[in-house]
Order: sequence, then C-alpha cells, then structure tokens
Amino acid sequence: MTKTNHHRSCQGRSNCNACALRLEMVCGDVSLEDLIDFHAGIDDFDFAPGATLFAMDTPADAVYCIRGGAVKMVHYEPSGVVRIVRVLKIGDVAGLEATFRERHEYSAIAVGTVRACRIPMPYFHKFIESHGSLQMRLMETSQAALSEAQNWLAQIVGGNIPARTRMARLLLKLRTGNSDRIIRFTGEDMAAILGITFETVSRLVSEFKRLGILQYIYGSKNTKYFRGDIAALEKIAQEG
Amino acid sequence: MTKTNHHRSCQGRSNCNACALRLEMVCGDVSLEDLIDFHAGIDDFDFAPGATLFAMDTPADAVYCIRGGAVKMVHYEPSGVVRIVRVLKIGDVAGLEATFRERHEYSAIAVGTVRACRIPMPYFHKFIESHGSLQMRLMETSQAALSEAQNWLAQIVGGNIPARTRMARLLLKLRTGNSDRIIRFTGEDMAAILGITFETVSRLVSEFKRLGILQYIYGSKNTKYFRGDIAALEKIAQEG
DNA sequence: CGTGTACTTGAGTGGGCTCAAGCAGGGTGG
DNA sequence: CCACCCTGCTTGAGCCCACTCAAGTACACG
Repeated sequence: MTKTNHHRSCQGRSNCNACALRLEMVCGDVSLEDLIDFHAGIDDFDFAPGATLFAMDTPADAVYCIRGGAVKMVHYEPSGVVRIVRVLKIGDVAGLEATFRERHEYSAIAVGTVRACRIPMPYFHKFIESHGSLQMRLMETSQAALSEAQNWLAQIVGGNIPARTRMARLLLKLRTGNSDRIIRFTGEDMAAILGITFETVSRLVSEFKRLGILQYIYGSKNTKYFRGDIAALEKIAQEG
Repeated sequence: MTKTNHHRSCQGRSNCNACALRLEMVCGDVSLEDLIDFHAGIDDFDFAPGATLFAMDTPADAVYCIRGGAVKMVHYEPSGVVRIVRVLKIGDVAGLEATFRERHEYSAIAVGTVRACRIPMPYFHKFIESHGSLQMRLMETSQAALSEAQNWLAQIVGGNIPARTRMARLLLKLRTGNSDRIIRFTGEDMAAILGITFETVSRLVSEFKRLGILQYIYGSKNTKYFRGDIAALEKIAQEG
C-alpha cells in the first residue's frame, strides 16, 4: 500500500471552480465572504493509484469532490467477497451518502491518480444549511447517484443476462464523455463490479480484443484507457 | 389487468399525517395556510394488487407517498428481462428520482393492496422550493434510497454469492419492522429481484419450508406474508 | 536479474438455467 | 354445485455458462 498523498491547502477560488464550486455556480446568492470562509477549511489532495480516500465503517467526517481521475466505492463482505457498487468520475461527490450518517458504508478508493478536494463535514453541513439553492443542487446530485445505482442494478449486475452483454454495457458506462476512450479498470475491479470472476473478465476482454472492438491505449499518470468500438459494443450490449 | 382504483380527494390534514406530512412534521415553519393550499391538489388512492402507480418512460407528473402496502420499482428490458430495482414500504416516496427528470425510469407497481397519496409535480416543486427544512428532509430521504439501492447491489443481487444466501438476505430485508413477519412476493417477483429464475426461487422456498424456517401466514386484503425464523435466516445470510 | 502484479489460457466441475409436465387454489360462469 | 380456466407453485432431467484450480506469460520496477 504505497499511498503517498501529496497535500496542500486550497489557495483560492480558482482552484475550486472545477469541483466544489460546480455545485454553487448555479446559485447566484453566495457571497464572496462566504466563499473565503468556506475555503478556509478545504484541502486539495492528490491520491496515488489504490489510495483510500476514506474507509468503510470509519467516521464520516468529510466529503470529497472529485476533480480528476476515477474513484470506486467498494464494499467488503466478512466472507472476503468484494463488490464495487458505484464508480465516481470528475465532478462527482464522494461520501455524500454519509451526510446524515455516522459512518461510511463503503470505502472510496482511487483508480489511477485522483485529485480531490476534501470538505470537512461540519463545513459542509453549515454551508448547505445556509444556502437554499445549493440544497436543491445537492438533491439533484443525490438523485442522480440513486438513478445511477438503480441503473447498475437493472443493467450491469447479476442475473439472467450473460456476462458478455453486461461487460459490453459496463465498458459503455465507463467511457469518458462521448468519446471512444474508456477508463480501464483492472480485471479484478471489473469482476467486482459485474459480480463474476476475474478469469471470466480476462476471457471476455481477450475476446473483444480479438474481435478488434477493444484495444489498449495510455493516458497520463498511471491512468490507463481502452479505445473501444462504440457501435460494436452497443450491439453486444443489446443482446438479451 | 383489473385495476379498479378507488379514488377520493384528500379531506384534510388528518389524512396525511401518515404520509406526506411525515416529511414536514419535523419542520416547524410550515403555516396552516400552506398546508391547506398544499392539500388542495392532493388525492388519496387505493391501488389493487398489480396496479400501476406510474409506468416506465411516461412523463413524471407526480410523486406518491406510500401509506400502506408495498410497491415494487420495475425495469423492463427490450429483451423481455424484468428486474426489480427497489421495494418501497410504508412512508417511502415513489417517483422521487424523477423530481428533476422528464420521465420515470421505472414502473411503480403495487404488491398487494396499496394506499398512496398522489402529489402533482408542480405542487411538489413549489412546496420544496419554499420550505428549507423540507429540502433537508428530502435530501435525507433521497440518500437513504441511494443507500438502500447500493446495499442491494452489494448484498442481494448477483455474483459469486450463492442464490441460497441471497434469498435469505432478501427475506430479512422484506420483514416488516423487527418482527418475524415477512412481506410475501410471488416467485416471479423474487426472481426479478435476485436475478435468478422463479424455478430456483421455488426450490429455495421449498427447502426453507422443509427446514421449518419459513411458513405461510396471511395478512389482510390480498397482502400475504411469511413467518420466518429470523435467527436461522441470519445464519444462512452470512454464508459466503 | 529477480520479484511482484496483472493478465492469459486450459481442463474439469457444478450451480443455476431450460424445458417440460403436473398440481393446487381461487375465481367465474353456466 | 361443478367444470373450467388462470395464475402461481412444484418437481424432475439434462445441459451450459461461469466458477475453480492450476500452470504459465508479459511487463514494470527496484
């Protein structure tokens, strides 16, 4: 576990325009003093691949706004079974589920290098309580997350649907924006998402590569990507 | 589809204490006029077993507060595969996910007889915009739903975990309160939740009955129940 | 150059699916 | 009241997809 977390304090608004402030930019009623006050307690972190933002069953004392990279939300069963319940990308907020809870129900773990702003829970609470339109924004965020989770339930995970189909659906969900660039998880991670073994994942990825609809490319700083044939993947994803 | 929905207008506050008002009771700042105004557009419904509160892909023009019975949120794939992504019980709000969306992503279908208050979306929006503490309550509700959905992902659905174990976990989740009374879904419904076939469900239920840890009992008005040996179920639920 | 991590590939097994036949209960109509 | 149907449940036999176990490869890093 080499988790060398670079760490520095938030310098000013410019740093946050891409993350926490995304949530407020819609709200015109946030004054400059509020912002400076708000920023005082916020830190800007770099997380190494595999680093833990926060761990399951630990006190929920902060939320994190993801500014770069991807984060997996992981659940560990006593039996050793590992399940990834959601993947956060740029602009998402990790730990939001714990706003009204004592402890985190899941671990948040960096996939590749991650940049994130840490917002201590007391600040977060104070801030949302005092800004009405921010609450609306957060409700929206929260419901988008719910929607996403239910979508996984219906389409990605489990059941009567063959692993091949679900793999294609997962790959489509993991692409960045509308490009053909797909965030590349390890075989074990994909297994934990789909609820299958990593051997099966490997066989499927091999098959897709053999068919020419998937290939390796590289991004910056340990974050790896696939390049995928979106049309072909969508076709496979529709197979019942 | 025999969906004879009894229907009558909401008479006053007393009717709503159990549902919509649950959300506000915490907020002291709601005036009486607000309430009367609010209630004007609300209707109180009875839904027969199998009746549809709202259907997937239809315009999201209302939310429903569940006052009695249980509601399943269902996703239909083009291929015909059916998946239940969540089950709502008394006090839950159906359609909340669509507060900021055009259309419902899932159908809400009554399991047994259901009583629910229909709140038109415009009313709902107007009301939450004007009452700050209600927004906080709703955020909490929304996050609880997210938590529940993720819990299903991690524990109930799919994967390396044997169907027997997941069935036990599902039964534990479906019990009412802390009693040993368990809401009884049809085999097909349980199959749609667990992502297995109804034949397998039948075999498992038979086995549990044979072991004496599950038996049929009856509730009122078409809503049926199991009585379960909670301790035994919890033991099975822990098997990895 | 050795070590660790991730991936690949094969052979054999098994849990859950498929297909199929039959049963139970509860309405409904003659 | 019974015959009929319809929905939901039961149970069996055979098969296949994905799991398990296992051996081996590719590559990064110190």
